[in-house]
Parts: sequence; C-alpha cells; structure tokens
Amino acid sequence: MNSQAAVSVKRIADSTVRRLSAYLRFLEDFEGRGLMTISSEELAKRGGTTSAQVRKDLSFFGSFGKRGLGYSVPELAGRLREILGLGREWKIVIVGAGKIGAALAQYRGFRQRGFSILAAYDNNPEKIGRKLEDIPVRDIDQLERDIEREKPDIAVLTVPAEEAQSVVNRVVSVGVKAILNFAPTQLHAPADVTVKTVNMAMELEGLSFALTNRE
Amino acid sequence: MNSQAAVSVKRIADSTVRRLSAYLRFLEDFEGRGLMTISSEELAKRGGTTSAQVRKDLSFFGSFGKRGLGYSVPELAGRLREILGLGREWKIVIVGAGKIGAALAQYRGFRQRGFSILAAYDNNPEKIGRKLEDIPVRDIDQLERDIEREKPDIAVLTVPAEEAQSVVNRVVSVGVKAILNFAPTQLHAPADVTVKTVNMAMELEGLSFALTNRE
DNA sequence: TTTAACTTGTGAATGAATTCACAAGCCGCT
DNA sequence: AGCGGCTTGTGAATTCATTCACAAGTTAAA
Ligand SMILES: NC(=O)c1ccc[n+]([C@@H]2O[C@H](COP(=O)([O-])OP(=O)(O)OC[C@H]3O[C@@H](n4cnc5c(N)ncnc54)[C@H](O)[C@@H]3O)[C@@H](O)[C@H]2O)c1
Ligand SMILES: NC(=O)c1ccc[n+]([C@@H]2O[C@H](COP(=O)([O-])OP(=O)(O)OC[C@H]3O[C@@H](n4cnc5c(N)ncnc54)[C@H](O)[C@@H]3O)[C@@H](O)[C@H]2O)c1
Repeated sequence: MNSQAAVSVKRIADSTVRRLSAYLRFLEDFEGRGLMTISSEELAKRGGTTSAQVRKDLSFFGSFGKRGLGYSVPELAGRLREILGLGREWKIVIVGAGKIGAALAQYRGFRQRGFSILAAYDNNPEKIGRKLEDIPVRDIDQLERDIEREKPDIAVLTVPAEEAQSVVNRVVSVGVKAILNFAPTQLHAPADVTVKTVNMAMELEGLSFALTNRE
Repeated sequence: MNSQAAVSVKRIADSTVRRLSAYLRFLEDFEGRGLMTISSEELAKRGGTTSAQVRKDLSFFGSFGKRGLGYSVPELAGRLREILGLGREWKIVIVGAGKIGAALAQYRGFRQRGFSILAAYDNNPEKIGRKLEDIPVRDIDQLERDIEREKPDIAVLTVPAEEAQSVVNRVVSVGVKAILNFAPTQLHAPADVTVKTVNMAMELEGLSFALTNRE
C-alpha cells in the first residue's frame, strides 16, 4: 500500500508499459467527461484487450480497485502517472533540426504530457540561431557543454542514419540515460542507457508483409 | 522452389517480421560492401539478438543457408525481400498535410524501399493545390474517388486524433487494407484491415518509465 | 440482515516466444 | 579419403506473457 511509484520487484514487460500508457489516455478521456469509476472490462474494450489483462497489468503495481465497483477514475489516473514517472517534467533535447526534427519540436502533444523541449541542435550554419516555433536551434558544437549545464533527461535523435551512433556516443558521454531514435539504424549504448527506436520504414514493411501474406 | 513469398503455415509473430526487416537492412549494408556470405552469428551481433533467434526466424520460411558457411548475402537479401513483399511497388496516400504529414511526404527513405507516395490530402483550403516537394496536396473531398481510381495499398494517417477514426472509416469503405496511423488514438477497423499505430508520446512515456523505475 | 448482481485480484493453466544443444552437412587441408 | 573447424536447421527445454476461473469483497435493494 506504499505510494512511491512502483515496487518493481519483477521486470515489467515493455508490452505492459505500453498498455499502461494507453489506459492512462482513456482515463484522461473519462476524467474529462466527469465519470468517476470505470471497470477493467470497459478499459479493456477501449484498449482492444481483455479485462483479465488489464487487472493483471495493474496488479504488478498494487491493487487500486474496489471489488464490485471498479476503479476510481481520478485515483487510477494518478497512480498510472506515478508508475509511468509522469509526476514531473522531463527535459528533452532534439539533435537534428531537419524535417522530422522540426515537426517534433513544434508538436504540442509532448509539452502537454510533461515533456519540455529545451533546444534543437544542428550542424548546418543556416539553421543555427533560428527558432522552430519557440525552440532555439543551437550549434551542435555546444551539445556536450549544454547537456552538462542543463541536464536534459532524454535525447531525441533526428539526424541522418550515418550520424546517429556518433551522436549517441556524445550524449551518453555526458550522462544522458534515455534516447528516442528516429534514424533507421541499430544503435549501441551501455546497458544503463535506454534506447528506443521508431523506425517508420520498418512499420511500412510490416504492412507490406501483412498485405503479402494473407491466406 | 516456388517463388511466391512465404509458406505461412503458422502465424508469424510481429516481432519476427520486425527482425526480418532489420536483417534485410544489414544485408543491404553488406551487399554494398561486396561481402558474399554472412553467418547467423554476425547477423545477430548487428541486430542485438542471438544466432539461434536469427536461424529460427528464417526457418519459418525455408532453409536458405549452407552449413559450415553461412548465408549468401545476395540470395538471403532477395529471399527476405520476397518474404516481406518488397518485390513490388506499394502505393501510399497520406491523409493530413500538416507538419508530420509534410515531413513524411518529403522523406526519401520510403521511395528508396519501394513505397511510392501518390498524394497527400487535407481539408485546409490554403494547403490544397500546393505541392510538398513533388507530392500534390489534394482536397480531402476527392479522397474516396481518387482511392477508387488509383487503388493505393496503404493509407498513412497524420490528421488530428479526433479525425482519425472517421478517416479510417472512409479509406476502409473504398477498399484500403493497410493503415499506418500517427494519431495518438486507438483505432477500430475490420479484421481484414491491418492497422499499425506509431505513438511517439507512448514511446516517451516508456522512456519516462524506464528512467523512473531503475533499481 | 439477507440476497442478488457485480467486479476485483490472483494462483494455476495455457499459449507463445526464445534459447539450448546437438546431429547433420560443408569446406579446406593434408 | 579422412579429419578438424565451422555453421546450419530444428526438436526439446525453458522462459515469458496471456487467459482462465473463482474466492473474496462491495453495493444496493428488499
Ligand atoms: N522525414 C521523415 O519523415 C523521416 C521518417 C523516418 C525516418 N526519418 C529519419 O530521421 C532522420 C532525419 O530525417 P529528415 O527527413 O528530418 O532529414 P533532414 O535532412 O531534413 O534532417 C537532418 C538534419 O540533421 C542535420 N545534421 C546532419 N548531421 C548532423 C550532425 N552530425 N549533428 C547535428 N545535426 C546534423 C542536418 O543539417 C539536417 O538539418 C533520418 O535518419 C531519417 O532517416 C525521417
Ligand atoms: N508533429 C509531430 O511531431 C507529431 C508527433 C506525434 C504525433 N503527431 C500526431 O500527428 C497528427 C498530426 O500532427 P501535426 O503536428 O502534423 O498537426 P498539424 O495540425 O500540423 O497537421 C494536421 C493536418 O491535418 C489537416 N486536417 C485536419 N482535419 C482533417 C480532415 N478531416 N481531413 C483531412 N485533413 C485534415 C489539417 O488541415 C492539418 O494540415 C496528430 O494526430 C498528432 O497528434 C504529430
């Protein structure tokens, strides 16, 4: 019954974390509509899963529901925010102020969820010094110095694939522990650094496979 | 020796397909450097997996290697392209010519892999009629008519979350069977339609969780 | 206070994915 | 032709994830 986020006694699967994220999104929707309680069954229907799955996912972290009633929407939302570490602001830097970097820098969805973008970095003199909406584009040469001073939590990589590993090495060398990579390449980092790669070409290939292999 | 991709006797896991995509990328790299054979071990090292995993993944589709030697790089690359359905051109439409839609429309990585973007659609009169690089932005009102004529294989959704389900319904109604969704919302579609969602906020929350729950 | 209708939380059962481990095959050398 | 070094392909074993199924708790109503 302790309130510090997550007892984390066993390793939590990635798929579980993604579902928790999804549940939180639905809860926020319900919160907005003023509903006070929700059952695992309703949550499951929204998320395309089963009620047993919902309850099992939550049970890794405690027991938040009331038998016969369901879950308190605001309480469960709060618990999920705690578990996911969303009770605080996370600071982000974007490396690569190109097309996709600019789209991310200008995206409001991140700030709304507590992710604050400090700056974007580029090596193109024409881009350095400009702003993307209100995010400054800084010289990549300042990267390490700035990171040591501002201590961002997450680096988002939107540089060409050939440059990506060297940027990983640079940000890791000054203490960044989490990286979101958009370059279509496999990155290597120490075990205490979490790297997630979003590879859109791979997603399209998944669709190509699905379209090709249907009986 | 049939050349139609995949015997597909059992359902292939999503994770397997993603790895096949990754293997293909490494093989193309090796091909470029003129190497002729590669072992499962080398492929595994590059992809951050194990050699047994590589061999098991490939074994679902046939046996392409030579014991004692490894795999022929060009042959295996060809087989993977066949399996993934990359032997042909896939036609894509983008719905939502906003920031992320524009970035995707202008991205060269897709065309290089056989994904050809026909057009982007928007409901904003200021955007309609313009071009994103060489991709035309068309009126969303033409969506169904154009799809029936041009028969795109894949629809990419980059509209606001509230609009996403209605766009799904529209493209599904005229026969689209594969959707790549960037809106942060759960979509519902008939079982014969494959929907993949790329949810960047969810990826960031995964990083937030990892940073928060480390012992 | 009793009952009926619900819903949670969780072990146990099932199902899926990964890893192990080794026989079988290939190559080059002597 | 035989041997040693390597590497595949694959059942069997293991590990991990999901689903089942039900006791236990809650509410509301009579
Ligand atoms: N545009 C897309 O829709 C899209 C989709 C999927 C993946 N990606 C990937 O995202 C990455 C960026 O793509 P993009 O389309 O934005 O390309 P882009 O060329 O528009 O942007 C890349 C930016 O990185 C900068 N850059 C290059 N080397 C750098 C370095 N060493 N340090 C700092 N900045 C550097 C460039 O000046 C440029 O501004 C690529 O790896 C690409 O494969 C892009
Ligand atoms: N920009 C990002 O980096 C980013 C990141 C993650 C997710 N997303 C998601 O991608 C989607 C688009 O984001 P964006 O930043 O490009 O927003 P945006 O506002 O720049 O683009 C949305 C575009 O869709 C058009 N549109 C709206 N309703 C439409 C309809 N019914 N039919 C056709 N077109 C319509 C708008 O005119 C606009 O051009 C959103 O769902 C957003 O949550 C964006």
